[in-house]
Amino acid sequence: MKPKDTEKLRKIVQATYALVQQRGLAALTLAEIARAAGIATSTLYIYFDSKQALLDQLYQDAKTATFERLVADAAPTPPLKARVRSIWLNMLANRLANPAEIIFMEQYTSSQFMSEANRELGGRLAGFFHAILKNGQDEETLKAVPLPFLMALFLGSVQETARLVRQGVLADDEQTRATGFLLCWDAIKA
Amino acid sequence: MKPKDTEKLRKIVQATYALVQQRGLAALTLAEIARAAGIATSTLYIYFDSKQALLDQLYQDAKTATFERLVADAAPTPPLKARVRSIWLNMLANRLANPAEIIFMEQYTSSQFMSEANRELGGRLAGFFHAILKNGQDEETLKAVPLPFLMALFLGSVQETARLVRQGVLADDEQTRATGFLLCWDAIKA
Amino acid sequence: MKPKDTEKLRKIVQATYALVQQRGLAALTLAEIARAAGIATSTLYIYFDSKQALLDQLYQDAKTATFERLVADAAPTPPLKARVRSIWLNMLANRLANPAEIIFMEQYTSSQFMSEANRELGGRLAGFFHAILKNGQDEETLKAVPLPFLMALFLGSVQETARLVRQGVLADDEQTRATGFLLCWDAIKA
Amino acid sequence: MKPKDTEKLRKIVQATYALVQQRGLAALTLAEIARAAGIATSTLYIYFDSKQALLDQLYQDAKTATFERLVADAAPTPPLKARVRSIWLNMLANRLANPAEIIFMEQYTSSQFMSEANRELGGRLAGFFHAILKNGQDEETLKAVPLPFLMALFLGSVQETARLVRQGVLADDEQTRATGFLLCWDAIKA
DNA sequence: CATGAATGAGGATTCATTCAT
DNA sequence: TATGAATGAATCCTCATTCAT
Repeated sequence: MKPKDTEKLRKIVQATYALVQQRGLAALTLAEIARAAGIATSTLYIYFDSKQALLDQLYQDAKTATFERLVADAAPTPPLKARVRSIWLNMLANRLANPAEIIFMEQYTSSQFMSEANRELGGRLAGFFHAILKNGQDEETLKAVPLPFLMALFLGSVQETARLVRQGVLADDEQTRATGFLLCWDAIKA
Repeated sequence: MKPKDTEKLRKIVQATYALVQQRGLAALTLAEIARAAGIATSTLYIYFDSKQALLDQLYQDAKTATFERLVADAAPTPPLKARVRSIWLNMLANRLANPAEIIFMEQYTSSQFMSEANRELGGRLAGFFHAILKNGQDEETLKAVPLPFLMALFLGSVQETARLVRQGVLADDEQTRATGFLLCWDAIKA
Repeated sequence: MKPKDTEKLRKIVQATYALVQQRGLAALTLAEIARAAGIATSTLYIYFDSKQALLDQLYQDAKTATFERLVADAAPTPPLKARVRSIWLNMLANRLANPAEIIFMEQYTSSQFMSEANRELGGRLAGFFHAILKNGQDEETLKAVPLPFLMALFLGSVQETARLVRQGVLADDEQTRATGFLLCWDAIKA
Repeated sequence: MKPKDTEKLRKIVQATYALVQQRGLAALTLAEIARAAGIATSTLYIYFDSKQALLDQLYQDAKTATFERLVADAAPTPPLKARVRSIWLNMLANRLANPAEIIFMEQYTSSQFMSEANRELGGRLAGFFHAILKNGQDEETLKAVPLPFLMALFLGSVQETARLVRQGVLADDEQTRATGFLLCWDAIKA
C-alpha cells in the first residue's frame, strides 16, 4: 500500500490507461495490466488493494490532473466570453492531448466501478465551472435558465467536438475549434 | 429459432433490458437473465443462438422501435423549426419513456458486443436526421457548418436534457422542454 | 420401440453411420443425427430408448450384416488355402465396400459405449473363423501356434490392407490384394 | 508455462494417462484429471494452456519416450533378421511395460485432438523403421512389396501380440514372443 | 518488495433426455 | 406417431485474489 518503487507505479498506471483505450474497461484484466507493466500480477496488490481500488485511484488522478490542466491555463481576465472560450478551448485541447485518460474516465464513470467518493469528486470539481457560468448569468451575458442546462451544453459541445476530431470526422484545426465554440456560445449566450 | 412461447420471449427481453439498466451491460450474465425470466439458462439457447445474438437482436429491436416512435409523430409540415422541434420533443419523450431500452443501446453501442450489422443499422437510421438538417442548411435556416456539428449538438442536447430530468435535476415539464430546445435551436440556427 | 415408419428408421441409421464416418463417434450428437435424418431430436426416442441403445443396435446390425456378407460368399470347397483366401478377399471387399459401417464398428468397439452383449456377439461370430483356422491346423496346413495368433494376424492383415487402400497409400487393385494375402498366408501357413 | 512444482506436473501426467486407460479419451474431463491429481481444475491451466495443449504435450512426450526406448536397446549389428527381431521385441516389451501411454497414444491418434504437429512427429519417427525395412528389401532379405505392407504387418503383429497378452489370452513369456515374431518374420521375409 | 503457484467462484455453452401437445 | 420446448448436469475456461517463499 505504501508504494516504494515510483517507476513501477507509473508503469502500472500507464499500462492501465493504454489498455482501457485499446480494448475497453470491460475487457481489462489484472493479468494484462501486469504483463503490460512488466511485473507479476500479484505485485499489483502491493500497490493497490484491489482492482476496484486501482481503478478508483486512477480515476481520481486523471480527474484531478485534468482539472488542474484547465485551471492552470484558464484566462481569468474579465470579458466573460473570452474566459468561457478560453476554458472551452482548454478543455478541448486537454481531451485531444490525453485521449487515454479521457476514455478511461468516460468508461469508468458509466461502469459499476464508479465509487461514491469519486462521484462526489466529480461534483466538487464541476463547481468551478458552475461558478463561472453563474457569474455570466448574473451579468446577463448568459441565458437565465437553470444552470444544469448551460453546464450540460457546454461540456457536451466540447465532448462531441473532441469525439468527432478523434474519429477523424472533423479536422484538428482552428476552423473546427471556432465552429465548435460558436455553436456552444450561441446556445448559452443571452 | 422458432419461439412458440411469445410470453417467454417477452420475459427474456424485458429481463435483459431491466438488468442492463440496473447493473450495466458488463455485469450481465445469462444466468441472471434466465433467473429473472423464470427459466433455465439453457432455455435461452432456444430463443437465441448465443449471448452475442441475444444482444444484437435486442439492439436491433430497440433501435428500430425508437426510430419508428420518432418518425410516427414527426410533423412533416414545412416550417423547418417546427419540424426540428417536433423531432427534438419526440426524441426526448422517447428517452424519458423508455429509459431501459435507451440505456441498453448506449451501453451496447460502446461495447465489444456491437456488431458490424448493427453499426450499419445505426448509420442508416441516422441518415434520416442528416437529411432534415441538411435541408435546413440548404434553405439557410441552419448554420452552414459541417453537419456532424449540428447532429452532435442536436442529439447531445436531447440526451443531456433527458439525463438531467432522469436524475431529478430538472423537472419533467413544459418549461424544461422549452428551455432545452431553445438552447439547441440557438446553437444550430443560422 | 416398435418402429412403425421403416423409412424413417433407415434414415436414422444411415445418418448415424455417415456422421460417424465424417466426424467420429466422439463428436456424434443426437441433434445432428436428427437433423441429418430430417426428423426432430425427440423423435429418435420413439425408435430407440437412448443414445446407448441406438449405438448398440447399430453395432449389432452392422456386425451381423458384415458377417452374413462374408458367409454368403465364402467358398466352402476343400483346398484350405483357397477357402482362406476367399474369406480374406471377402473381408477386404466388405471393408472397402462399406466404409461407414466399418468405421462405426471400429470406433464403437473401442469406446465406452461398447456393451457387454455386443462384446459377446463379436466373440460368437469370431467362432466361425476360429473353426476354419482350427481345421487348417488339424490338417497341418497352418502353423501349430495358439489360435489367437492366427486370428489376429489374419484379421489384422485385412484391416491394415483396407486402411492403406482407404488412405490412398495403396491402389485398390488385384496386385494389392495378392500382396496382402501373400503376407498373411506366409505368416500363418505351416 | 513455468511449472515450479515438478511433482504436481508428474501427477497431472500420470492421472491423465491412467484416466484415459480406465475410461477412454472421449470421457476425459479436466475436472477428473484435477481431482485425480489432487489439485484444483484451474490449476491445470498453470501447467497447460488448454486441454488440447495438455493432450498434445502428453502425446509428444509419450511418443518420444517410446521411440527412445526402442532405439536405446536396438541391436545395430548386421544380420538384418536379428535387428528386426530386436526391434520387434523392444516394441512388444514397451507396449507391455507402458500400457497406459500406449493406449493414450492410440486414442489420441484417432481423435479430433490429434494436432498437425504431432502427426508430423509420428511420421518422422516412423521414418526410422521405414529405413530399416527398406534396407532389408535392398539386400533381398525382405519381400519386394510396397513398404507400407511390411510396416503395417510388422507394427500390427506387435500390437496384436501385446493386446492378446494384455487380455490374458496369451502368456507373457518367451514362447509367446518367439511365436509372435515367427509369424511376423514369415510374413515379411523374402 | 516481489513473485509464481494455487484456487474458488463463476461464465458461456452443449447435450441427452423428458414432457405436453 | 411426432415434435418443439424445456431443462439440469456437465464441460472448458477465466479471473480476481491469496499465499508461501
